[in-house]
Amino acid sequence: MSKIETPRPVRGTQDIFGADAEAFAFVVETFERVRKLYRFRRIEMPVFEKTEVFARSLGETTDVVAKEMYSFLDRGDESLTLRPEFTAGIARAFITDGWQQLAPLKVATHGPLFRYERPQKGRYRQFHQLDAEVIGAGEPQADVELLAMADQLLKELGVSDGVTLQLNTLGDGDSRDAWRAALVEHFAGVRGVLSEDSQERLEKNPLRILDSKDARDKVHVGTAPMIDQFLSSEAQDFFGAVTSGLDAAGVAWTRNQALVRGLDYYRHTAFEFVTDRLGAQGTVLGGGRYDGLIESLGGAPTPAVGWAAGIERLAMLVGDRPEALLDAVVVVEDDASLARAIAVTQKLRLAGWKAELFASGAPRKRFDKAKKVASHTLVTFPATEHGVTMRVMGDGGGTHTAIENAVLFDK
RNA sequence: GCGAUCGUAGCUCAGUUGGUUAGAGCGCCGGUUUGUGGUACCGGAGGUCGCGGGUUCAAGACCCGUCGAUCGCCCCA
Repeated sequence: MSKIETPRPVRGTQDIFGADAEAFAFVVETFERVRKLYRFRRIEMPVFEKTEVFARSLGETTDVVAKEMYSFLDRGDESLTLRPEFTAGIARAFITDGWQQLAPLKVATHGPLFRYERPQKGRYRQFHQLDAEVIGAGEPQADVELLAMADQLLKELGVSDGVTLQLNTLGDGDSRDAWRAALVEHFAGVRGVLSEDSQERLEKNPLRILDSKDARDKVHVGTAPMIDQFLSSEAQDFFGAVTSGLDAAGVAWTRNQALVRGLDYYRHTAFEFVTDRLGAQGTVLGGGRYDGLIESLGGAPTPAVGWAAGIERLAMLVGDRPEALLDAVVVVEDDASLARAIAVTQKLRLAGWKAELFASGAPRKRFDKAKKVASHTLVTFPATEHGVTMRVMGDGGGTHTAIENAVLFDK
């Protein structure tokens, strides 16, 4: 017989189990609870879309589109792509499903996303995000509410210590274009002394030079023109309304004039919740306003704001979460008691208690195995001079008493 | 795409300047223990040391290649 080669997992995918899986679930459950407090309505979205949905909305020259998409031809020779982010698909649905009539619409979802990247700490090829969007709302109040929800989420996850909200504005389209031109002029003047990466960025994405980590660039970032010089008065008013709204809501923030977003569709508000506890991947939640996106997909001009948060990154900040303490462990050491044990276990579960039955493997080992499981009570069927009886051991607490009454006295 | 570090049992790891038959804990299997609990006891199975080549009397250890993982750059959640 030839040896069977076990297929290896795909690079950048993860099999999540135990404490990690509990932390992951805690993040999702907390998000589901908090989004309801703000009446963000749950949506379910397809995991793949026609490639143009992403190619057109993210910007052809962005890394995500240029080299990170999982695209393939289906049997009808149509180019499809596993979603690298949520926003573009939601914008498409807003147009194709007639959600305009529901505007302003607050929606939330979560699930897997796919990017062909080199995996490292807090970064995977299949990763998972929480996502929240407000579509059809042009007022700064929408930005404020969205950020307030993000802030509350992080607090309820218990990870807000050491996480700061960095806030910037990219202005409206005209402001952004003027700023961009000024930046190109500024950096082109010192082109020769910039890092190789930044010389490239000068062509592709000059805004990105602002948050370069290279010392050669940082010197010239300090003297670069800032967005504030180019903001129209409307854009200034808008940003002012966002910041004063955040202050009113009690959401702490700091201005980061170098904060830009990687994707083309962002306008006005841009923000990131950042931590220094995750190595190179400091951004835990990021987003901003994308007023031009829906129009670029062929819809009516529609203002919108949104954010996404990495579930894995949040789960790492949350840390280990213990698996739930059981209410009862039922152990059968003599198979003659098996039917009785099944009945008792099922009765406990139907009554809403978390219970596990140990009735397999070597009978003599079962008790020790069952003992090791964290539980309020342990139910056994020892043989006595009165025949086989049922015994409930426990921690003496309320659950113990209640289970004892239910199981022994049928109360 | 680029760089650094690391690959020893199912898992976490030890293994000295290269030197007999490669170890531990946990887990698994068998036996003892019939226990009002969160490490009881004894025994056993399980490894072509990631893979391929090279150096050497001798390689888990050194060299080259390759695959994989981790962390970083780019980019991003």
